[in-house]
Amino acid sequence: MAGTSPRSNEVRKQETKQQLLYAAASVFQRKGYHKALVSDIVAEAGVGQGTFYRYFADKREVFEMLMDQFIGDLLEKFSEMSANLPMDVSEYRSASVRALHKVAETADRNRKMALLFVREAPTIDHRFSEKIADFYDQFAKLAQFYLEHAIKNGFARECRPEIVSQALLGIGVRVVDIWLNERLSGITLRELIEELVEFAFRGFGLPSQSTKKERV
Amino acid sequence: MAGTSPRSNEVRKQETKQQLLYAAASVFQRKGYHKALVSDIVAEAGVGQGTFYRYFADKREVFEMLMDQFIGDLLEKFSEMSANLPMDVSEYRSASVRALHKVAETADRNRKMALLFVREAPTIDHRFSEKIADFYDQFAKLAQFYLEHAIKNGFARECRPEIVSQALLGIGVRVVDIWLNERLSGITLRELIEELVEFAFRGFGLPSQSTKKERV
Amino acid sequence: MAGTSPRSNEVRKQETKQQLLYAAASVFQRKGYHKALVSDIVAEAGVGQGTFYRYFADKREVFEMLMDQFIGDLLEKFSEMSANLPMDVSEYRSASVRALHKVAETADRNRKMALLFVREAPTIDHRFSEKIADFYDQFAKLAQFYLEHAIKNGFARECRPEIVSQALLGIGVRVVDIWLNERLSGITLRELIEELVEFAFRGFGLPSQSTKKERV
Amino acid sequence: MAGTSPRSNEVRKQETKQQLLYAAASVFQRKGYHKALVSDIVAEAGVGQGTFYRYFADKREVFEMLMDQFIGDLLEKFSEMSANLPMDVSEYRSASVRALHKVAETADRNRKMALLFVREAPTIDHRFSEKIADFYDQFAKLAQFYLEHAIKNGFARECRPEIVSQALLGIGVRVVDIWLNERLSGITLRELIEELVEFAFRGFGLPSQSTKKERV
DNA sequence: TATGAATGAGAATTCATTCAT
DNA sequence: AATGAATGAATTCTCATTCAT
Repeated sequence: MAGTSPRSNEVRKQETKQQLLYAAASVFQRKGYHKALVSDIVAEAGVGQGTFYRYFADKREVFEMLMDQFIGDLLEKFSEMSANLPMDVSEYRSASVRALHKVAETADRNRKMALLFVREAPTIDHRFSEKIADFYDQFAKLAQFYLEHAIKNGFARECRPEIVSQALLGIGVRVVDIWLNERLSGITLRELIEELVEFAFRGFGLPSQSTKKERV
Repeated sequence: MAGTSPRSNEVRKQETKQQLLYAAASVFQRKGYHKALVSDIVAEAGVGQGTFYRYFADKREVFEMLMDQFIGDLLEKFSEMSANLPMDVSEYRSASVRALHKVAETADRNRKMALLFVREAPTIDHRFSEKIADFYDQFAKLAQFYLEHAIKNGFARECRPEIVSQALLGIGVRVVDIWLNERLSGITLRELIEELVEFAFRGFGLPSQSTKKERV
Repeated sequence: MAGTSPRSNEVRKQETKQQLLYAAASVFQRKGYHKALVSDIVAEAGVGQGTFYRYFADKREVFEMLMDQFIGDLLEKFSEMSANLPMDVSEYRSASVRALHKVAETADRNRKMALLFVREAPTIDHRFSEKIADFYDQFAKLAQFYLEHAIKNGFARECRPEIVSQALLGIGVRVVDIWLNERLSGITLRELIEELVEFAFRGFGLPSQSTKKERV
Repeated sequence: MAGTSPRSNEVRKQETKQQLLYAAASVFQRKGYHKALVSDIVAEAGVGQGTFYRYFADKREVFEMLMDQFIGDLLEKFSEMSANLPMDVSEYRSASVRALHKVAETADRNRKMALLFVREAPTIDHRFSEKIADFYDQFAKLAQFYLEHAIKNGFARECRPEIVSQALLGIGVRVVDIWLNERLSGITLRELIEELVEFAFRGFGLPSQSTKKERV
């Protein structure tokens, strides 16, 4: 009857879709993927049950959209780091500290979303576990790129960057995990990061003693 | 006097329960917790639907039993390590290598079970995610214990063991992950471990250069 | 603006619910509560299995709704009797006859429902047996109220109304029972009621003879 | 091996059957017929699941045996009353009081069994509801027999005994019901029975006033 | 286009009954 | 004869998806 302009119609559709995405994110965070019901999502979005299926094929698809969006945002945030590379050891070090702070802050800001994807995605199907693995790989690649740059410029010792970068990723993942789950009480984020960067540069061995088996 | 010999009955029961546990493990590995059906499990075990419920209250319970068993076995394997502690740096180093080999082998042997628990457990309910977190904590504690021993005996530099042990755990988890998922092609387990132990002892920084902290 | 007219939707819902209630009543009457299946009810209502659960939590709840409705209707029918109380003995007598007729007619019209509730309810759970007991109590209270009125106005002899009213209720229940089960052949309802009212007023003893109590 | 004599074998069988009957009675009383499980019964009897089926075809049969036994015992108790009939009004009255006491005591002693059968039997199947109806009829017949005797001998006024006896049965049933369910607080059994016998003989009407419609 | 009532396939669970020992 | 482990038919209940309005 009331002929709404085609433009505002398009706008409204996008709004509805956004509402559904927000609602889905909220429900997934609260109940987890497997226990989340389509009826929960539409209730939270304040739209009808059928409306959901105008925008998404099923629960899986809405989860995938959220995840793609989240991963895209995250990687974008870190891609800029490749732009200006550190020029000496101390720059390298402070860049590392900054990077970890950034990861922690980002994780903190998207706390529940991060946990959601890291936890739930691998249990949905193979496609999603691949996606998460790819996501980790991208970070590993980024770390490897930095490490190679450092070695080439003499800021880091000779090592196998494809392995050490995985170790660095492992440290990063673990830190985010304990940070998000608040399992390390009495330690500030600053302390945590300082200590970890120290560890990454020096290990825990004694600096004077050579520890390389072959050398001994 | 009357009835079946109680012994053979008890044996039969244990056999049936084992069949069900094996079948459940197999189905969980194949389909994941959420898609696994009780009917899949009984079909695989070759017993009737009702038999399942003589032994387990529901799918959740059989998963929990498998998980408890698995975690118990695993921790037992590593608890013996606390018995004879390394006496010098080289012993410490080779003990680390041996430990990682052991982890990798154990993980390899129980490949799918490990993946299953680490992946699925956190998505079932709070109880399970606590269980997994505790499991990680136990390993972190073990690492911390070793590290403290090393510091006290002068094999390792002064550091905050509660943080560094988490980093070591992160490295371990990551290694197991990529090893199980075969995402690091062209590298032998031996190489991987050697490189990681080297990294843990020395970091990736240049040995001659002192680190920021000490400069300040 | 958008969507189905809310009115017609509401109407449709009420219709579906009524269909289910009718079907449930019919199935309960035919098979009894314990043998009635939800699948019987939906089959009789001509709706899908899931539809049942949109309106009722389970079989128990639909039974309770039917019972509450029935008891409510019944008590309402008799509550009006309290309005104009009889002014003399003959009015009192004819009011009693009318009341019994009303009970019998109501029971007759709702024959199977009455039997259903009186029979099945006490065997479902404590809540239902309480409900039936309360229902009886309400009728006993009504009888007691009348009896006290009669005593106060000199239409009835001095007696303990809380006991005699229970006796009257017992007579009423028994009459309904045999009437519904057609166990008293060759007797009209009119005869039955006349005789019972006569009995209630006079007992079966000889009018001239005084009773034991008064002799002593 | 140990050749027990065939006699003691027979005895043991009877003992087992009795244990099962006792257990069944106990379980039925506690949970009601419909919620009672065969597994409850065998657990309470302390015998194996299969043993139940050596003695009874199913749950229904064990219930029927208990019920037949109970009704048989009960009717036997009252059948002796037919032997010496009262010779005058006062004997008749005291016999009535004694009879009601007997009913109340018997009901009290077999409290739960009585409730069980009266409640559950009508909801099992037609056969059982017939049985309960017959049981009531037998009591009605007994009452009618007494009443006819009283009329013939001039202890009671002319009336239709087949109707009045049903009223008396109704009073009896109601009394047992409220007595068993303790819904009449502050009244002793003696008072209750005195009042009811008084009511049965005199009704609640005024003795002087004639209440018979036809007479007015 | 949006709605939400209706659907029914599918999953969990129970428990009377059987039968090998 | 007694046992109790095993059975699976039968039932309840859930929830993603459809579709008439």
